[in-house]
Amino acid sequence: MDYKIKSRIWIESENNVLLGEGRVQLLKAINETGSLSKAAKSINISYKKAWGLLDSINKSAKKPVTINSVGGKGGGGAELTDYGKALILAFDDINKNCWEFLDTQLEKIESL
Amino acid sequence: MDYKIKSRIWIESENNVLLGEGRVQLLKAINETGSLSKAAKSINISYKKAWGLLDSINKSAKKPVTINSVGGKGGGGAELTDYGKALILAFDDINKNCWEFLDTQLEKIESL
DNA sequence: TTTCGTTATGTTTGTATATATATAACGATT
DNA sequence: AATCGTTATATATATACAAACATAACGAAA
Repeated sequence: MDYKIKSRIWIESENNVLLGEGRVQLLKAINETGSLSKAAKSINISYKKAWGLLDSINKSAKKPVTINSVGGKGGGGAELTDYGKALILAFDDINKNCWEFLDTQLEKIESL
Repeated sequence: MDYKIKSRIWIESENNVLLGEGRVQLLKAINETGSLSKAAKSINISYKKAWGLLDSINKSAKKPVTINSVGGKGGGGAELTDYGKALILAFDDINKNCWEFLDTQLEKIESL
């Protein structure tokens, strides 16, 4: 019965999106599966979309977020760099803080 | 060259969207023009879309946000209630505070 | 040198959303 | 009762986006 406040945050670099909730979710899945194709399956998006997102991420970031290898043992794979891992931790932290902050602001609507 | 952090916030009521940036923009235009059709034109959206948004707003809100009249002098019109005016002020206030808060958080990304 | 599963990419198909168009209903004013 | 610009609504068209499909390139290992 009460109002709820919701939000989406994202990080941009030179007008390109670096990180958003979907991109962070993809990076987490890559970290867990070790490959882009498995990560895409695990979060139910097409490989093509996942590839486009990851490509955009690495083009926008100041430092590489993943290392992708093609061919070789197991066909290749993708793994997060230390920078990539730190980014998703920082993003989650900011996002959580944002939710908490907004919850304190909601009273301004409820009390009208 | 630096990263930027952006956000969108919105208010929901029983899983229906009450207010978001687009809806607030529409309400402001209604307040300035006195009619839904003129408001739609002024923000470059179709009347149908504007009508759907306004209908959704009034169905989600606890109290009426606009009073719409049909027929009569000038054909009718739409105007904000006091509740509607208060809502857009509160929304803008929360949104601005959210931006400022997020700017303080961005350093967590920049410093990586 | 053949195999394998992956990254990388293009092309086609499908779907959801927005736009355009059309029309009815309304009621104060003339 | 005729007019007017608006709200209210349905339907058809167009557009943007996502998904599906297909295929080439890769390189370690057998």
